[in-house]
Amino acid sequence: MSTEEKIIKAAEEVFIEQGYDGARMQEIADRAEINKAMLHYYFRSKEMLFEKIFEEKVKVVFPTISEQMKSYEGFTDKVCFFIEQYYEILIKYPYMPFFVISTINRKDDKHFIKKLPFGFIKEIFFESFFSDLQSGKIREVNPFQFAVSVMGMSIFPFLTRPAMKELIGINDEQFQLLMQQRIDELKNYVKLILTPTNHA
Amino acid sequence: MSTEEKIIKAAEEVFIEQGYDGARMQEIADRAEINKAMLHYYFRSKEMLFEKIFEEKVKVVFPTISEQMKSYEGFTDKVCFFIEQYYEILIKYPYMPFFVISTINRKDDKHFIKKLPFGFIKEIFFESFFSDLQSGKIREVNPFQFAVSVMGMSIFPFLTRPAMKELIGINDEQFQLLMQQRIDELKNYVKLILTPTNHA
DNA sequence: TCAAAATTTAACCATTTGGTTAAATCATTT
DNA sequence: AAATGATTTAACCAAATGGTTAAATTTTGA
Repeated sequence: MSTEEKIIKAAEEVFIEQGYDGARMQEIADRAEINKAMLHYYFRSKEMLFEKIFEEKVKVVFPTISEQMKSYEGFTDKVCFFIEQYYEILIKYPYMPFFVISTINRKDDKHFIKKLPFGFIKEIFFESFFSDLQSGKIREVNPFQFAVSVMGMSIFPFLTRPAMKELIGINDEQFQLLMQQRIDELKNYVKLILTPTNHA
Repeated sequence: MSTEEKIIKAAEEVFIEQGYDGARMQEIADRAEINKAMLHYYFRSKEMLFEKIFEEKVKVVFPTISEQMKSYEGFTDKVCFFIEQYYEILIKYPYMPFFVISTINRKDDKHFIKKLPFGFIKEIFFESFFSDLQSGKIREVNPFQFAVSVMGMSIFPFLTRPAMKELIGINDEQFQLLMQQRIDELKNYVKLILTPTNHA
């Protein structure tokens, strides 16, 4: 493993665990088992190192989904597939939601927000929505509010993971299992919301 | 306004804006227009000052709901009422969700989690659930997953507020309006999920 | 009224922080 | 092998940080 890779791995860990303000350059150096000066040699400053990590992590997490999405025709199927695929990522990187949320909530630094690939959300949640609506395949909901809801239902438990672990007394393994079970539950909710009432 | 009140007000602002690690005692002192030594005179340390703020804020936000809740009989009505009431609070304190989430995600400090009044959630989401389920008034969903979903749908947009403001180009006022509209949308989702299918 | 207690101030302190520098070591090429 | 460039180290630095102290001022109560 090259020095640069060691730094990135250590920086990922520390930034994710401690947040930007909580992270210490010395700790990153220690975990990478290198001299602190090396951090600045490879990535001029703390800010630039963070930027690197953020960009990389976001790139990994977001756009992996939209590829196969296109093979699904109906809006409901698309959303269900999104949940399924997204949970695969979330279960693998359960700390990512908090990392992203706390970054975009950082004061005076709106430029991180602009790095989020939100095109893919539009793609998922607006593409086949209107055609399915017109053809009566789905119920008339507000597509924006619906999108926020699906993302909220999906992501929220990962933001409250420490609390859930503590309060209902579960470990990482059990949490993972709960989230696995959650997939079908959420897909069911989506179907119940979107399936039009039968006016027979 | 007493010195103590001035400190608390300033500390609230700074901790909420900057987070625990980002907050500076000097900035709190400046905003309160007092000497930095006063902070330590009134609240021995940064940690204890934070604790005070956290406790107070949590107390304000959480338990205000459950009072009137009891007057609602059915589970669906209870949940809808919860959403309505909770949004009143959220719209008033839109920064609270991130404040709480980032606190409970702080490493090595699980004791903040224990201060969250989670009894009231059980009260809301489990109380009339089973009786309504048995009498066939609601569909069979997993009550835990459902509770997490309702909270997720409700809270999530407030966690992504900076991103929403930036990405869809709205200001605080417009955000507030969107959230106001969201109430009915969410209540509708809840009804669609919980109302049993008519097997006539 | 006057002493004791509470409050406020300014100067100070030790430690930690992100960052720098210049020398040393290692690798590469000629 | 010598020179060149990349990498690594140790020592260092200025600024910022949370916290302290002792004196000064104000408030209180007997």
